[in-house]
Amino acid sequence: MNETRFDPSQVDGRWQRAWDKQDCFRADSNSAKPKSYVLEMFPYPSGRIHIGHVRNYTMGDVLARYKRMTGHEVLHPMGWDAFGMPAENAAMEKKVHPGEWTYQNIENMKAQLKRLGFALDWSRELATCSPDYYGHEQALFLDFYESGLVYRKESAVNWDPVDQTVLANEQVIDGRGWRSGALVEKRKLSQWFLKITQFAEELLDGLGSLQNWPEKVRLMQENWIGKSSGLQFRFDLSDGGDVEVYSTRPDTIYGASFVAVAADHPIAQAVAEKNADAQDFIEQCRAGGTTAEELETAEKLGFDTGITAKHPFTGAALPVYIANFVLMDYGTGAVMAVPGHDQRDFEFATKYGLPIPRVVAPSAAEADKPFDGEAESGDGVLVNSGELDGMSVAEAKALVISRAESEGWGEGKTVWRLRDWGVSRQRYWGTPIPFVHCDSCGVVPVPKDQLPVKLPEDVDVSIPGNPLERHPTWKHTSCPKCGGAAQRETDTLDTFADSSWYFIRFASQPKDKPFDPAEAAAWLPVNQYIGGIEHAILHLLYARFWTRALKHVGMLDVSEPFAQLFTQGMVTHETYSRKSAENGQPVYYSPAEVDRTGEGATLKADGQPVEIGRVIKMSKSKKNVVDPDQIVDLYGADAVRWFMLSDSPPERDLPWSEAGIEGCSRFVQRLWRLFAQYDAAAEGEDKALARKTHQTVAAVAEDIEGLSFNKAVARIYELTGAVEKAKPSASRSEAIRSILLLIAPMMPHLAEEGWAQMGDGALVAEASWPAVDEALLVDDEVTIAVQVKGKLRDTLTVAKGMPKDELEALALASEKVQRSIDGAAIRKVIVVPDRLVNIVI
RNA sequence: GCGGGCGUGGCGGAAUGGUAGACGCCGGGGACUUAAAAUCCCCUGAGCUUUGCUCGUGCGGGUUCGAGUCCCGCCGCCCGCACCA
Repeated sequence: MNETRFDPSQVDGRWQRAWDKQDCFRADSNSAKPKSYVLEMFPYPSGRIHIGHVRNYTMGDVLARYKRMTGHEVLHPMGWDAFGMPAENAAMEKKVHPGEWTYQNIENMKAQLKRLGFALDWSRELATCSPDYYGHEQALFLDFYESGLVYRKESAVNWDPVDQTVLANEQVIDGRGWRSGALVEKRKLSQWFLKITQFAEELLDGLGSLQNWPEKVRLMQENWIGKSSGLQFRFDLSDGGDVEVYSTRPDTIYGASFVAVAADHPIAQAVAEKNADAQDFIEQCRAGGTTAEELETAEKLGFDTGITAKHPFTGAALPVYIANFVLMDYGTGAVMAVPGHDQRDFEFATKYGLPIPRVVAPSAAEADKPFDGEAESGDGVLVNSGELDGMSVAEAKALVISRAESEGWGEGKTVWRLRDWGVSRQRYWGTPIPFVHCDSCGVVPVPKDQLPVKLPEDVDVSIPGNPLERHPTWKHTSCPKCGGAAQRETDTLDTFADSSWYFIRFASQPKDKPFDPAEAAAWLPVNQYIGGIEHAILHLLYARFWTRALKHVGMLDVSEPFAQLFTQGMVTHETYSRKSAENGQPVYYSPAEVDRTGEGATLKADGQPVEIGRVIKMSKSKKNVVDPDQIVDLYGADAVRWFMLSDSPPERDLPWSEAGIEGCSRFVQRLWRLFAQYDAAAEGEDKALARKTHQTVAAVAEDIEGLSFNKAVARIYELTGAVEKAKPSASRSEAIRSILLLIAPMMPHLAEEGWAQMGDGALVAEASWPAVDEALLVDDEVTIAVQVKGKLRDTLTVAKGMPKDELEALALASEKVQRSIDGAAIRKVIVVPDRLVNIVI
C-alpha cells in the first residue's frame, strides 16, 4: 500500500459502483439468516437533501451495515413521500407539472444519497405518487370501507373566497389566505374520515408494549389520545331547555359559579339568532386563531346570554356564558366552570367579576383560605360542599357520579381527546379517493378490478383550486352499480395515509396486491425506526392505527409496526450577520461567504468582521445552512459520515462546524496512513494492545447497538492512538485490521480501499464483525483511588481482585496518605475492591 | 397555560453513588522544512504561598464514608401542543 493521500474523489465512486455491481444490499425475504429491518423515515422529495437527512440516514446506515456484519439479513430500503402541497405550489410558481417536478427532484436527491454510499436496497425503491403505489392504497381504503372504518361527515375547512380554494392551516396567516390576502372563511364540506377513535383504547394500551420507544414519545401519544373519566350531566335552563356538560372534576360541583358554552354550541347559535351582539361575539371567536399557542395568549372572553342554569345540588341560578375558551369538539361543548380549581375558569371569573368559591382546601381548617392569584387544581379535602365536606377528591368524584346516576341527571363517562382522522384533501397531488357519486345509488365504491383510479395528467395547475374538480372529463364516469351517469370523488387522501403503510410495501411488493401477508410479517415489525421528533404524534400514531386496521380486516398479523424507535436531534449551525445600515435589521450571510478563524469571522467579500450569532437550527432565512453536495465534494463521503456520528449524542442537536469537519477529514487521512502500516507478517505479542483491541471491539458493538455513535467514535480514536504508539507486532497488525472493520459501517469507502490490501479479496461490505476473545476483556491490573475523608490523595495500581485487607494495608502504607492523615485517629476504612479505599478520620 | 426534556472547561461532550473533564475541536509551545502545507511531540478547568494545596458539574439545602449522579426547593434554556374542562 502506498503512503499517499486518501483521495475520496477518486475512491468513493469506485466502491459505490462495486456495491451496485455485486448487488450487495438487496434484501432476500427467503434468507435463513435472522432478519433485521432498519428504516429511516423516507424523505419528501423537495429537490435537495438536507444535512439533517444525511445525519438520519448515516445513523441508519451504520446500524444496517453493522447488522450485516453480524450475520443478519438486513432490509434497509429507501423511497419517496412524493405527494403533497409543495409540488402544487411549485407547479403554480414555475408552471411545471407536479409529477414532472417531483420525479426530477427524486432523481436529484437519489444521486445525492448515492454519493454518500448508503447501503440501501434500491430494488425496493418506491414513490407514493406512482399509481403502482397509490392504487394499492386505494384498495386498502376500500377494504377499510367494507369493514366500517371509513365514513363521511360534515367538517369545516378554511375557504379562501378570492382564490376559490381550500387552504391548509399553514396557508392561513393571521386569518388571511397567504396568496390572496383575503379573510379566510370557514366552510362546511362533506368529507371522508377514518375511524381511528375505534382503536383509541388499543392505541393507548399498545404504548405499554413499546418499551424501546423514547419515554417522551409515548407520553406525548398518551396525552394526545387523552383518556379521561368524568361526569356528563344536565343543567336545567331558565328558558325551559337544558344543557349537557362534561366535567372531569365533578367533585368540585359545589364550586361551580357559571356555565360556559362554545361559540358553535346550539345554545349559542339560538341566542345569536335573536341577539345581534351575541352574533358579533360569535363572529369574533371564529376570527381568532385556532392553535393552542394563539389561544393561550388570547384573553379569555365571554358573552352573557342572560340565561341561567339551575345548580343540581344548591338550586342556585348560574349565569350561562358563550366563551372563547370552550371547544365544541371536546366533551359536549359546554362546561360547568369552577374558577377556584381551574385556571382558565379562574381568569374568566376574575375578568367578569364572578364568584370564586373554594371547595377543595389543603385541610378542613383552611376552608376559607383565600386564593393566591391562581386556581388550585391539586388534591385536598372537600370544603363548603355540603355532604361532600371532608372527603378526598377521589371519594367526592365517585360519590357525585353515583348520585347523578341514581337520581338520573347524569352519568359517569369516559371521554377521549383523540378525534377521527379527516383524510379528505381538496387537492390534485394526492391519492384519488376511489368512490363515485351517483344520483340514484349515492356514494359507490369503485370496484377493485377498476383500480387504480389514476390522476389525470393533462391538468391546468397554473391557477388556484382543485384541478380534478374543473377537469373537463376526468370526473365524469358511470356508476359501477346502475351504470348511469355518475361523478368521481374529487378529494384526494391526506399524505399521512401514504406514509402509514410504506414500511409494509417495502417489506413485500407483489404487483397484484398491496403486500403478501406472510412476507410482510416475516420482516415486520421494523426493528429500528429512525426519524425526527416532529413526527412523534401524527405520523407515528396514524401508522400504528393503519397497522391495526389491517389486522382488523384480517390482512396482516402485526399489532405494532415499529419495535424500536429513535428520534434524532437536529443539525445546527452558528449564524453570521451584520446590522443593516438602513433599518438596523440583521443581514445574514451563509457559511460559504464567511471565513471562520479561531476567534472571529470575516466576510470573504470585504475582509471585514461579521457578528457570530447563536448556534440554532439550520434554516434558509438565517442562511446558516450547508449543502451536502458541497461538503462531500470538499471532504468526501466518509469524513461527512464520520462527522455526523461524532461528538454529539444522536438524540441531541449536532452543531455543524468547519473546524469539526476538518478534524474528521484529518482522521480519515490518519487512518489511511495507519492502514498502510499493516504488516501481515509481523510477529510477537503485545498483550496490553491486544486487550485494548478486544475491549474496544466489544464496546463499539455495544455502542452501535445502543445507537451511541459518539461513544463508539471516541473509543475508536482512543484505540487508534494506542496503536500508533505501539511497536510492530502481530497484535498491532491485528489491531489495525480490527480498526478497519470497526469503521467499516461508518466510513465504508475508506474501509473498502484498505480492505483491498489487507482483506481476503472480497468486499469489506461482505466481511464479518471481528470476533471478541472474552478472556482479553478483563484487565489483570486495576488502578484504585485512595481517599482520605472522601478526598483523593493517591492512586495505587494493584492486581485485580486483591482482597480488602491487603488493599487497606497498601493504602495506609502510602506516604501521601500518611501525610494527609497527619497522625489523626482512623475512625473507619471503607474498601471497595478494584475501586477505592476511603480512610475516614 | 399544559405536557416533556436539558443545564459539566473557550466549544461538542465522557463518567454502574466510587480518581470529574475520556475522546474530539479551538488555543499555546516545540520538531521537521529554504519556507509553507501536511505530519509528529508537549501543554491546555480556575486559583494559590506550586514536592503540593484549595475551589470546581446552573443556584440553595439534604441523604451518604463518598453526590455530576439520589431527595427537596428554586433559576435558566429548549421542544411539543388540538384552552381537553
